[in-house]
Amino acid sequence: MVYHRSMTQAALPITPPPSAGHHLNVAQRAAVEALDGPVLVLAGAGTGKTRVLTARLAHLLMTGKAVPGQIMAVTFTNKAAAEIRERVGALLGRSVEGWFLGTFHALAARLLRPHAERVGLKPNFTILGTDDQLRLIKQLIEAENIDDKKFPPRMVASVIERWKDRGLLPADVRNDVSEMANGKMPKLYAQYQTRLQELNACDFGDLMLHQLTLLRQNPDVLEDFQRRFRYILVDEYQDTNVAQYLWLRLLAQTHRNICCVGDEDQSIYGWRGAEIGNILRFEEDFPGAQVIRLEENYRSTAHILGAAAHLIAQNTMRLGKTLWTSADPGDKVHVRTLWDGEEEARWVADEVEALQRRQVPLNDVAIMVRAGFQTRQFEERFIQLGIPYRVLVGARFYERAEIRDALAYVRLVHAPEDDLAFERIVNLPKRGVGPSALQQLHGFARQAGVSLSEAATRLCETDELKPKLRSTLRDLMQGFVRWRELLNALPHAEVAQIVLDESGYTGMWQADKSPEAPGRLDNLKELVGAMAEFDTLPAFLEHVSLVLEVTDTKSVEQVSLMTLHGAKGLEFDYVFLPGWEEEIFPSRLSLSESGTRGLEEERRLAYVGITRARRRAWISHVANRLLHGSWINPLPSRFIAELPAEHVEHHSTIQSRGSVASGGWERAERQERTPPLWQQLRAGQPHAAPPRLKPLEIEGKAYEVAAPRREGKFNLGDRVFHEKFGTGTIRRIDHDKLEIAFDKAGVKKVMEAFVKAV
DNA sequence: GGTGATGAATTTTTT
DNA sequence: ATTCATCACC
Repeated sequence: MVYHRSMTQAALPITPPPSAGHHLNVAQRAAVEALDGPVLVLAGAGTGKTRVLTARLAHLLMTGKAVPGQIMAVTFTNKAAAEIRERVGALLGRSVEGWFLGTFHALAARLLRPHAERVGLKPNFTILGTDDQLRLIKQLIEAENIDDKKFPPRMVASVIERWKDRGLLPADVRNDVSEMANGKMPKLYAQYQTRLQELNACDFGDLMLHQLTLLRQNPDVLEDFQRRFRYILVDEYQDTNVAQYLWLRLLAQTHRNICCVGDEDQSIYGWRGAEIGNILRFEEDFPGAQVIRLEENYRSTAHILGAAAHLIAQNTMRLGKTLWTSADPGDKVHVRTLWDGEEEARWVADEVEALQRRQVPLNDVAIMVRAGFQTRQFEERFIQLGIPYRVLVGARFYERAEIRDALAYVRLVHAPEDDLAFERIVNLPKRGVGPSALQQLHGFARQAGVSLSEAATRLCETDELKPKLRSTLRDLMQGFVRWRELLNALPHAEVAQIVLDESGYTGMWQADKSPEAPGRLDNLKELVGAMAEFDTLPAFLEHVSLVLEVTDTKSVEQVSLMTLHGAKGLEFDYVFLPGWEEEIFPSRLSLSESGTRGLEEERRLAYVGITRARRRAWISHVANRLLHGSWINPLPSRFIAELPAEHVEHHSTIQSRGSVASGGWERAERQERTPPLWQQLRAGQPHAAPPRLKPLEIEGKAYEVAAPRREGKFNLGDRVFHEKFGTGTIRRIDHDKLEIAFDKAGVKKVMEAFVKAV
């Protein structure tokens, strides 16, 4: 890399960056060298964002513009932070210490601890995971006598989370008179915050929220932070929420050296509070900002890029970039129409095998779906054919029950006053400490103003408890006392193992005969192993609350299956994008959102999907989809129609199904006076949401809302044959869609083209 | 207060 | 299909 030559410490070894082989282009160089003042780097997909980001940090350090302690670099995931750490280290030939590189949450926690008292917490506050959070909320809901069926904890939690995302404190939402939970949401929120404070705990959202409170109410701290962070770098800026944006703005006010890197076209987390407006408004928020566009793409072929660019150009909420490449045009994006999901899975698997025969490593192949449930049919097919695969983003390690349980034990050893941990494990394994016993403990604890542990210990010294319960609790509490002492004598990982064994928790899983049990025991081992890698127990606990443990990355050759969300930031030579059908992708829920916001986010998702592909992308949709147990005839996704003809190649396997055909799909198309909607869409004409004509039920008999406009080949009551469902009788006709009562398969909706008269 | 029938809803996920 | 809530009924 060019600027290595300007390095002053010539003695440092120069390690080439991972993607060495070309120099920084003009825009990249500008982004690296524009150190002062606000800078927005609009980094299109595959334009070398991480290269720029790391080069910029290295440049900052090498030019002596800042010492590590003056640099803040914020990311969203630990993975991104780790990659930056590693690559900057490689550029400099040494690892950087003492800078503020990490996720929003990790940095917020780190900067909050020393000042925790100012927001009503002790410096050793715990960071709650989702399950603790939900348990807490559930308790509050019950206490409020709100029907937790109508207002499940999950829903309440998400309302509170969205408020926190927007930087709103309970006082700010007091007057929120939405009908949610009988208007009790603001009250619940306030109570939740109070409980957290009592527990000396905070949730993820609080980390940002407390930062805002801290900085707003303590000018001395604000000034300290503002002065300290001479250079601020933000990754994935399009994903920031309002609270994060406000925090950054506060921090950047003195030096105004803030560089935000992002891509509005890849903003796909609006549903969890990300505010695309942040990136769109950057120039207003930071007057005099430089905007640098990275538009040269080094990842994909020209056809892939052309398809993606044309698609995303149809969004209105964007600043606009035009990706280009000097690479070969490559293959056009393939769009394929298939009969049903099964055939789609077969076809994908066949293509994968074809790639395999061409010596393509399976690690270079990925299948990206809109929603998790869509991976199943591909998994089934891969299993059948023995194609190795992995599903990215399963249940995350740290969220698994056994891990949370074990952590609760460890937390309770570490901090006896951790009531949430106490509740979780007091009857796990079953010890006969049921709800009534717990209630008794709660009552005493509240009255005496002590923790549940303390309450249990004290109650055991009285005759308040039933003898059996008393001896159980006494044993347990004495166990914790002993384990705590052990902590002084043994490494914490060993203590943890002892705790799990002696408490009977390990035994519980050993006795469990279910097929998952061995895996859970393995996970526990892994957890203890992970603990050993930390110097102190608190350090480990902070780690598990903020860092997800990704225990995969086996180097085995496998096809990757993932959701489009999970695919962001990844790239593969060959990418399959199945299930491009209306109501599935774009998803029904996003379509039901008012305005174009939801739809544009879906379109960005489509854009993300296509731009993951380096060499080739396949998009597919089916004519018949088994969704939630019934067959539907989805229309092709509108995004297919939005692809530019010159970069796309359409195929349909349907007409090739000779036996079905007898003219089949092809003839149905020819005969249509007006082409089917999906054909119109494909032609790129303006379109409205596809009208779905629903037959009216009048006195139990079906009538057409819109009279059949053409004489179809069939009439009501005709007997027909369908290759998949067998023979049946036509019950209803809606244009070219028939509802048929099959003799064996029940009532199904099918396309006219796929049945023939008996 | 339990039981069974009926109807409605079913994404995306890091910290 | 499956889950989950609601409602009528016992």
